[in-house]
Amino acid sequence: MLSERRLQVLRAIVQDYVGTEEPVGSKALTERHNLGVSPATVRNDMAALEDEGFIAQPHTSAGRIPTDKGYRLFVDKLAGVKPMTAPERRAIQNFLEGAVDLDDVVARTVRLLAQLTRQVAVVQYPSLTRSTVRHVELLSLAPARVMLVLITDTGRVEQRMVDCPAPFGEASLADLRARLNSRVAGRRFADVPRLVEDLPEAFEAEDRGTVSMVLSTLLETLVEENEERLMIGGTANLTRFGHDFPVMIRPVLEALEEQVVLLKLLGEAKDPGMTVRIGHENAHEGLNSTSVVSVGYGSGGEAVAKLGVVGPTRMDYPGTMGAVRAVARYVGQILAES
Amino acid sequence: MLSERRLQVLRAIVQDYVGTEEPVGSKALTERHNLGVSPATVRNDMAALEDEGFIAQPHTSAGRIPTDKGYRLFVDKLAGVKPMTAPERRAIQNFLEGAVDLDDVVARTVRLLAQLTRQVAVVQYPSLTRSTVRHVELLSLAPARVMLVLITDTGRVEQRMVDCPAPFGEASLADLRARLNSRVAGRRFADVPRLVEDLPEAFEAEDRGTVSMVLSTLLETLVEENEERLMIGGTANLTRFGHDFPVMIRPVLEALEEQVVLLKLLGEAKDPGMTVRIGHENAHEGLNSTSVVSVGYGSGGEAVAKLGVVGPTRMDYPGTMGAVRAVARYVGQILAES
DNA sequence: GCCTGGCACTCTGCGTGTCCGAGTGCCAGA
DNA sequence: TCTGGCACTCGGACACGCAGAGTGCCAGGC
Repeated sequence: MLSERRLQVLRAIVQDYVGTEEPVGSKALTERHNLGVSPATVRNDMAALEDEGFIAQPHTSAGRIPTDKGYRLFVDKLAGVKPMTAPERRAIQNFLEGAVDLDDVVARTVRLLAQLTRQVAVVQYPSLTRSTVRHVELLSLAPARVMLVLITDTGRVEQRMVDCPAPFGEASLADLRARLNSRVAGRRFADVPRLVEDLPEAFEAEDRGTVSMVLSTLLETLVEENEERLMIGGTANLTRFGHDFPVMIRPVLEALEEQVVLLKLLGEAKDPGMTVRIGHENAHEGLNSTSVVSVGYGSGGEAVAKLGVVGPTRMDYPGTMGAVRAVARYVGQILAES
Repeated sequence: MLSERRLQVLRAIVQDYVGTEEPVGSKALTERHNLGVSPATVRNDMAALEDEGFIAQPHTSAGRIPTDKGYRLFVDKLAGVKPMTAPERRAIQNFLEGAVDLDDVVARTVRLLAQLTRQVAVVQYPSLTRSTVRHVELLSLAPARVMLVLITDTGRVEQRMVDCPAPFGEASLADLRARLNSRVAGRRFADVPRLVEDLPEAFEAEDRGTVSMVLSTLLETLVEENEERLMIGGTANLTRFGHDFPVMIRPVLEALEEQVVLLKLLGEAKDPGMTVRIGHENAHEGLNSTSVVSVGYGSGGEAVAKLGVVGPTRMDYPGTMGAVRAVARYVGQILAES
């Protein structure tokens, strides 16, 4: 195992490199952090750290820079989460409280997160799966065409068209609407399939086909996680990526345009708490030189969606993690209130 | 006025510069385009063009590059719109026809436009103002809380909460829903205010307040152009901007994040046909080194929204204009069909 | 009057060579 | 185990020179 001092050296290297963006040498290290030892000693430690794969040098006779593995150790063992200051927290809260609807909450969250972390922010819309149904509405647009509108407790609205196998009268529609709502209003999505299972049996044979179709459309809507939307912002911060940035930035921009990739990215983080994926830990290779810090957020105690930031592996992890955590917390509060 | 040959020289300069991204000199010009005159003559013409402000040289003894004014002349007088080839048109049509709903149409359009032009694509959602109402639905969520859902002929759905001044019975709600739809279904948004004007009078005094409030919420929704959404894509194409690109790209990314800026950008183009705004012609200074090609599109003959692309002033105008026009046309068709 | 070829001039970009400094590895000694 | 010293390496900065591309201008020809 690495000695305490070597860990300190690693921490110092990460901190300096994040600050200066330049490979850090032994002399500079001893000057900026009082480690109590000489540069030569630090050099030995560095050699050990390099053997272990925590740091690397771009070329001989340059300083060292942390590897993905080095950042990983830093995040896991050496750095805490830097909490936001009280004024910052108040500012976050004020800013988010100004939101008028769900879209606005998400938009403001993205903006805020991008500004706080000076990185690219990604916020997933509150997911359907954990939410509860507020109301289901059925509209007859044509004799054999019904529009299904689902309203969730988070204020999200989803609509779907249903082409009925047979004409469906207004009376039957009203009946179905009433029965449906009495069963599912206020219930969790997960419980809905069970609750509506036997519903077609209550209708005349001629209407059952349509009822089943409406129900299956509803269930589809409920489980259709693919359709989850998200919002990103702060892409201008990519320009702070580094000097070799033209070549780095392109795959990142491309990845960010693929909602699928981003959803996967957030989805992969299984930990209900905060997750940090560093460099090559990201499955998508366009993001191999970026780190992703993500966390779940939700209106109750439970997470209904995720949010996070994407930035260069050389990022201020404690600060970023602090900001992400704080924003998630306050968004959760806002959602719970509304 | 400039002689015919000088215009030819300008055209040749624009074409070469767009192709090579490098300042173009007199000798190269005569070699690549058979102008029928010697480099020396071209030099004289170039000097004249420079006096008039159509071209400029980055530094002495470099070739010339077109100025914004030069591009303007090129677009107005020297270049046509390059039509898409038949296979390209078929591909566009096929791609757009796969769309399943309005969101998907817009998403596909953005993708397509970005790919065709290899630039940043911006597509505004079909605007409410020109559309017609398909259906208005009212849901009672609580005794004094009504949800208003507006469905347009373009498939767009808008919902609003209405807090009623007094409890509003289901019967009254159904009555209002029926009266409202019989009056406005299938009508243009612009006509709606006139059509519902006297509606409160048909109700009991105790309900009038609520009815008025529902109606005014509806009218608000109709006119609320601010809320117009848009979608952008192809930002990865910004990396093709040029060599000095790190400094150019940042303000562009920033501008693209501001929906307001983009809406203004599209809105400014008053011409119902295609509009090209070159470099400093764009009001927003972050976009001073970009050109914007935009055009209206719509389901009927009339434009309901705009779409366009943003790219470096050094862009292939004829090709870009052709692609933008073709995409707008086919999106219009798709919207008309659905 | 316009076009042309020629000439001198001016830049930029690139390749070479040199030098300096930061940083390293290693070793002997405390 | 830490430290100071020493030789070594390499990249970045700078100067220089050269080639190439481009220009402006001028005198001569059609």
